[in-house]
Amino acid sequence: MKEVQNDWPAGIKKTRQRESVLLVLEHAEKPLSATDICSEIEKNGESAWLSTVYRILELFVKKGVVVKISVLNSDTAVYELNRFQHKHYAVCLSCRKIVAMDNCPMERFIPKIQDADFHVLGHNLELYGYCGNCDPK
Amino acid sequence: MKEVQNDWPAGIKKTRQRESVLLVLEHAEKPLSATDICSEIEKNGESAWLSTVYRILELFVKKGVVVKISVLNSDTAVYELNRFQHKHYAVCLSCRKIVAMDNCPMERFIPKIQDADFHVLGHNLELYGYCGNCDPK
DNA sequence: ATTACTGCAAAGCATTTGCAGACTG
DNA sequence: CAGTCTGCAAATGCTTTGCAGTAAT
Repeated sequence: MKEVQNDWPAGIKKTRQRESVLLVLEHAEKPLSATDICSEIEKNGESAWLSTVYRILELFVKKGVVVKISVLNSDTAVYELNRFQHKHYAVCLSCRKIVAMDNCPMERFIPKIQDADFHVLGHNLELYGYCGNCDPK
Repeated sequence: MKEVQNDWPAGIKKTRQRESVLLVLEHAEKPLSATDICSEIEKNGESAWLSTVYRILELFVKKGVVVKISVLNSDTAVYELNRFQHKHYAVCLSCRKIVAMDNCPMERFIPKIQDADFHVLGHNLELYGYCGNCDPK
């Protein structure tokens, strides 16, 4: 079992459950829901109550360690490690897979969007369509 | 009381509750939640059960009469009449006001985003920041 | 030892569903 | 009249909260 002893995020008390959550997120290959994270923790032979996982995620988000992603037309939030890149996601309409898009087409546009009535601080762009497996064409 | 007798959307059976919902949306100056719509209906001296409003909204969305908007970090969906314009919304971080942005900076970019692994059909862009009233600067 | 964290149970909230009676065309 | 729609109640699913015991520094 891999460890997360090193590079533990500053300002966060280390507990067994928090280590479990971080470990799962470090090895996740896609954003996970709180429930997913719970299951993964159990697969690793550990345990953490769902409400605890929510509390840990909330803390991690506040500390900037984790990013919370809300997908349109889904009532389940997913989380992933904050890799400090500006990212956007594409959601497959068929299998609901979430694909990260590394480059942001908005970046150079934001200045133009500034409006007398609204001070834009950030944005969230979500694409939808079909992933390679599901594309009907 | 204003009427919605004229231009009733095709293919939708007219009922008292559906007229109430449409009337409210026609006079709304911002996107409304199902609960908001219920309250407005009551203010108009009519009534409609919340679950009925949800069913009506679902129908209207399916028929293209209404657009459903999900805002990040809010667990409440809001609805507005489909005015057949491509729109994006800016959400105020302070007062949660939703401001519509009429022009879409993405339009000419979508073709470039197409990816071998993902066939993009549409997008949803949400801006956040502060509205005129709340901007701390 | 003190303070923060977790397990657990229960509550909250938006939304959905089942069903019988009411309404529409 | 036949089929659809609505009121109502209850369920659902995600997320949050309260509290008492447990663990971390």
